[in-house]
Amino acid sequence: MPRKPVARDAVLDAFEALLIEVGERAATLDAVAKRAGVSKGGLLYHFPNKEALITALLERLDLLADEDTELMKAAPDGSAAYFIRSSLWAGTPMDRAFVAATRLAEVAHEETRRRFAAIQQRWLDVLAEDVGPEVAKAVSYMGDGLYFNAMFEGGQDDGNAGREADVEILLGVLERLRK
Amino acid sequence: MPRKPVARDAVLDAFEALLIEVGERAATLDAVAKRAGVSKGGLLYHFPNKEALITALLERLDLLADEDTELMKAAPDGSAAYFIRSSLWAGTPMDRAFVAATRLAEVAHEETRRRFAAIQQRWLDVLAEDVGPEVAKAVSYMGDGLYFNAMFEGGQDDGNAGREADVEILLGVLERLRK
DNA sequence: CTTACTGTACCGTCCAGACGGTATAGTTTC
DNA sequence: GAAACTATACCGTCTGGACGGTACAGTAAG
Repeated sequence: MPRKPVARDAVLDAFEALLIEVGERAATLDAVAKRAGVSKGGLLYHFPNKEALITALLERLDLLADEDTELMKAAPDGSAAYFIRSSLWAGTPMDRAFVAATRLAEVAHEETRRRFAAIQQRWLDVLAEDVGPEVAKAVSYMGDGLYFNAMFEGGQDDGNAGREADVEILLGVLERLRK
Repeated sequence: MPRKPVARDAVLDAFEALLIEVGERAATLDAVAKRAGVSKGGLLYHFPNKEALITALLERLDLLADEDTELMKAAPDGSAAYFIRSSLWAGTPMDRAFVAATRLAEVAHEETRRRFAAIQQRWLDVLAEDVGPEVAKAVSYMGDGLYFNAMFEGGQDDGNAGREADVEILLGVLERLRK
């Protein structure tokens, strides 16, 4: 067998990282190739065009979201608490894929929007089983709010110090709503 | 004095509209000029470069945010209820400026991020006076979540039908937290 | 011999910004 | 009060650079 396509994942990771750190505008093919330590020709060997790069990222997101939903369902202290905690930027593969995709949605990318809506709905369904439909909505929006803020910080960890305390506060509020 | 600069406001409005509807990427100088019914030269007469356009938009946002904060403080059913209601996309000047600026933050625009942080903090302070610091955080994140979703819909009104019901649900949850 | 690349050269398009020109309203000078 | 001038408010065109994508020749590993 020939050698393995090591570049493919490197390119996808680089694309993700650039989307998070500098936004869609600056995530050019040249920049992605450079960051991945791959030639532009090599990049285009795996992804014939930019759309293919986006598609691959969205597929990665879907996969991670599915895994995350399973973890959420199985969370010992309830899916709502898990959801709030996991909405904090922790640099997990899921966080990265999510925020990176957010950047694409901002550029009015229809397919990306559809995927987000679908993922949100799945989460909402799981949350409703835990805390009922009303509180589920509240929790869902709080989670979106946390992501909204993570988006701004561009994947830096320093903004996180205060945010962790916020998560504890939100969990406290959730407890009050459970009763 | 010579004739009035009617084009200036038209250009800013057009820039805002394009940011909301098609994102930063497509809000080019040419597109803005065309939408504003102004020549590109005329646009650049008022705003020497794109950065100047952004600066003007952020100043507009600051102004509207100040006005909004005053309204929030004076709201009869409390600032928290006002905040949740006003976080729904209603196409107000404030909504438009906010979501438009959101698009810029996605492009990793530092100044925009700073402004957002400042506005958020002001809101949070007012909310805390109404419902205390913990619930204020929860309300603040819910509002961010609503904006996060409005951002995706790109300023279309049709996504709003379901959202209005969500606001009522969130207000209900808020009532439970007030007790 | 195939797969997985590197590297370079190139093309069409788009975009920010520069620039030269024009129309018009107010201001000064006689 | 009319001509001369000035400043403002634009218009239309051009250019240089970046970006997405193509093409293709070569190389190295399995």
